[in-house]
Amino acid sequence: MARYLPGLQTRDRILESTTWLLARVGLDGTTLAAILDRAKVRSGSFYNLFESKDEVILTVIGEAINAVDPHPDGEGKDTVRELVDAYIEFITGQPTLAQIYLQTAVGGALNDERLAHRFLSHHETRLTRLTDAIRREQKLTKRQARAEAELLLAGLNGLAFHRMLDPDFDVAGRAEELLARR
Amino acid sequence: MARYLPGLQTRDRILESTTWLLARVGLDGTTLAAILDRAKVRSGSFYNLFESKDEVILTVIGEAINAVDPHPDGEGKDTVRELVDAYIEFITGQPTLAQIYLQTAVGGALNDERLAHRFLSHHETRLTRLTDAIRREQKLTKRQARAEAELLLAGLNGLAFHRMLDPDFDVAGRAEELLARR
DNA sequence: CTTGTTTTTGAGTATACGCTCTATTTTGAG
DNA sequence: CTCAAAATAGAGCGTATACTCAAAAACAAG
Repeated sequence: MARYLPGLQTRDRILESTTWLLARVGLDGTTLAAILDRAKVRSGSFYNLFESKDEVILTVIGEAINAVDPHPDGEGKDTVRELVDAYIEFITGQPTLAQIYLQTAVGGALNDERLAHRFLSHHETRLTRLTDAIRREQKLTKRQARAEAELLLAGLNGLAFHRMLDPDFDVAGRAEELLARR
Repeated sequence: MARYLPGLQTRDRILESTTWLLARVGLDGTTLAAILDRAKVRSGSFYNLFESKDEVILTVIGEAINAVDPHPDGEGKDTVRELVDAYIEFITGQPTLAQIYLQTAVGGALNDERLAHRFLSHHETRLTRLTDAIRREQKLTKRQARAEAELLLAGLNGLAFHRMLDPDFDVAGRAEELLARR
């Protein structure tokens, strides 16, 4: 494992390279050779730092999944507004990771057991947080709030989806309308 | 090219096999060997019917894209309800194709120029059809109706997206709420 | 049955991929 | 400065993949 500075720097370059490739050419195009080439690293160094190519990819996707969360530690405190804003910020501010996030969800790498489980549990967490936030602001049954949360989250995901097709799409503006209709 | 019956049947088996694989194991897992195995065909026969592996895949994805449209010929006649119902029917009735559709949109095969263009133009068509339908039912400026259509479509895509994660998700029910809020 | 066409077979080819291994250089604590 | 640990280079390996091709079998019209 990396302990000296050069190793850590190399590790970073590899992660950056992989992130870039995943977003640009997809899982398929993210070959080891491409990663190495872009990171200016030879295979020997790579395998001194990572177990496998899969490990890097899963690491990057894992980061993408986590990046969706505003403040993973603070629970039971966030407002609906905060949660929504955090997600919008993620979509517009980190489009690269957002794309990987969506790709993963839609089947890109859900064949990987570990990742699939991680993704689903993350999704569930997000849903319950949103549900709780809604209940704190409105008097609704748990069931109603949950339905509300699902609808809102679906709307947001749809906006992110639309942005994939049209980079100029006004996600924030549409999200505002989405919130206004609740 | 296929001219006798056996050839046509083989062609169908290959398309079915590819469709199944794309939905189950994704683009990555849809190898030629897997296609051949499932279709009970040897490589020679395959290349007697198709130019390449890519051709089959693009054919299948193309079918998925077309399948989203309710009645591609009838233009300027459909109602918002019809368009929405058709899409919901597509999502719930043909989940296999729906998944491929979403995968394609989110980047699965958008590296392919032809397919990317086809997908975008299809998306645009769908959006303007929905926009027109809205204007026929409500007095809105073109701009407003377009925004309305984008929001509605995003919502529907979000529901489809959610269904990928949770197969039991009540798409139709939530879509109803979506429509009720307009 | 004959004959030209279509379909099928499956061994074989080229290539790209992930990964290993050994030798060499670099690093930094004592 | 010394030296063990860490980092790097890069040739090379095994495998999986998409695809080819020549020959054989199945097909259908006359």
